[in-house]
Amino acid sequence: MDDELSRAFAALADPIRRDIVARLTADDMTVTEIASSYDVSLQAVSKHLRVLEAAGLVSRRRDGQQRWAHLEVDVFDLLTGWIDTYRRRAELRHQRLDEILRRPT
Amino acid sequence: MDDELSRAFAALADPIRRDIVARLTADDMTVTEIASSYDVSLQAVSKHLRVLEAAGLVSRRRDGQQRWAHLEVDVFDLLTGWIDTYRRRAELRHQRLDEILRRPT
DNA sequence: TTCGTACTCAACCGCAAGGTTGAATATTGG
DNA sequence: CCAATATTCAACCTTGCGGTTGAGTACGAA
Repeated sequence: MDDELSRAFAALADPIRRDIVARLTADDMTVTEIASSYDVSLQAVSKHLRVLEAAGLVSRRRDGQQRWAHLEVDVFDLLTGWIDTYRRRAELRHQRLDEILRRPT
Repeated sequence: MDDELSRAFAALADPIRRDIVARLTADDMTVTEIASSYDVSLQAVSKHLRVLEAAGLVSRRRDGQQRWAHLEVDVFDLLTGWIDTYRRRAELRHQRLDEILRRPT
């Protein structure tokens, strides 16, 4: 768990963090606002936000006492990029396999 | 870490498991074959394969002494499905925001 | 049946993750 | 300045993960 890709996948492996990401698609939110949705402490949510920030999924901005969390969608491209690369390779392999099987002997 | 989505994200958070998935796009492989690529014990690789199987990313078939691992690409759709849903929402939000900002006052 | 090969099971270890509570640190309002 | 609000820091606990080693199982070859 060192590279950006690992951090991104790991960040989204937690249901609460995925839900936070989902909510942030609607609007930027403060820590307290986010925490009101879950049955965990404010500090736990604060930790989740740090994990999301370290993964590049969230950026944060201070405004007075409040810290607004903002979704950064670029990391989504990193994830889908990795997935699509290997999905494509798997599909190519199957195409080649079909070719061989259909080749008249 | 209970649902399929969490298991899939968590499975891909580990670099060795991602590399195993990458190799399986080329061909089905046995445990020993896979283990030869990494500096960990055969048992550790066996565990990684169980995690990948539990996540639905890999299926396994016994053939004599050997157990072949086979990549299952459907889980990729589950992942990209989730990601694309929320990327789309985030983009829609930005479109609406742009509309408002461009609206003459 | 016996031996080697391929793999899994089981017990253990170190460490990090996700949670808690309590104290500390801004920042704003009165 | 003082008090309340918003958030983080720090210490701690429990659980799960990724790794190990050693023993057990299952199959094939001779």
